[in-house]
Amino acid sequence: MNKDLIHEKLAKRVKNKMLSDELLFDVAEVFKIFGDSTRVKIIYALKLSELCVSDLAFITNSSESAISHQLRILKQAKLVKSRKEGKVVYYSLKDEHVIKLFEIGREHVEEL
Amino acid sequence: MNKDLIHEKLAKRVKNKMLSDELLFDVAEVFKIFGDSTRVKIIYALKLSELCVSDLAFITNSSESAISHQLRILKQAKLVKSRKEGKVVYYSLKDEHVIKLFEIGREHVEEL
DNA sequence: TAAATATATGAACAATTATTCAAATGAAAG
DNA sequence: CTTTCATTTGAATAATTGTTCATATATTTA
Repeated sequence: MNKDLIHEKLAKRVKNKMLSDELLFDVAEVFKIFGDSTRVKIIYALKLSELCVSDLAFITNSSESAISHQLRILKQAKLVKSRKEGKVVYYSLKDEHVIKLFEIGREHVEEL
Repeated sequence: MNKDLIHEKLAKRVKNKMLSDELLFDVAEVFKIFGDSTRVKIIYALKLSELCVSDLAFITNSSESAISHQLRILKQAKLVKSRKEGKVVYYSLKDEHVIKLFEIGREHVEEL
C-alpha cells in the first residue's frame, strides 16, 4: 500500500492523456470476442469461405448448437453476417477488418 | 442435428485448409489477454510511459494488488517487461507489436 | 535491528461464460 | 398435414477468471 504517489507528476500527466474508460472498455470487448478458440476457428473458416452452421460444426469438431450460440455472439458483435436460403443459414465475415485483426494476432503468435 | 454434411466437398476442403488447433488456440490466448479492460488500460498507459505498479494503480483506479496480478499475466504473455530499481518495479511494453495490436482493436471500435 | 515501503502472492468469492441437452422454430418435401 | 431437416433457443452445469483481503517478501531507511 502506498501513502502517496511515487511519481506524482508523471502519473497525473499519463492519467490525463488516458483514453476514456468507455473506449478502453469497448476495445477490451472486441478482443474478448476473439479470445475463444471456437470463435477463432469459426472466423478463420469463414475467412476461407461462406459456410452454414453444420459445415462449421463439422470443420471445428463442435456441436451445431455450440456453433449456433457462438455465431449469435459473433453476429451481435458485428463480426459476421448471415443470409438464409431455405432451411440453411449461410454465414460470412462482415468486413476486411475482421481478417486484419485475426492476421495481426496470428503474426504475434508466430513471431514468438 | 444433421445426418450428413450439407456441403461435403466444400466443408472437407475448408477443413483441410484450416490452421492447426494449436495455433488457433494460441491466437485466441493472445486476444484473451487483451480482452480485459484493466489490462487494456495498463497497456495503453504503458504505451505512454514506463510506469511502476502504484502509478498504474492510480492511473487505472485499481488496487495495487489487482494491478500486480494483471501485470503478472501480461508478463507471462510476454507483452510487458520489467526492471527493478530499489523497491520500485518499472514496467514497460515488450515491443511495438503490442501497440499495433491495440491500435487495430481501437480502430475497429472507432469505426463502428 | 526495527520500522516503513513497494510489490507480490495465495486463498476465497463472485461473476462471467462455453458447452450440453432438450425442446422449439421455421422451412421444405413427401 | 405430417415428417424431416437445419437452425435456434433456454436452462443447467462446469470451468475460468478478476478482485479483494490478508499476508509475505524484498529493499530502504531510521
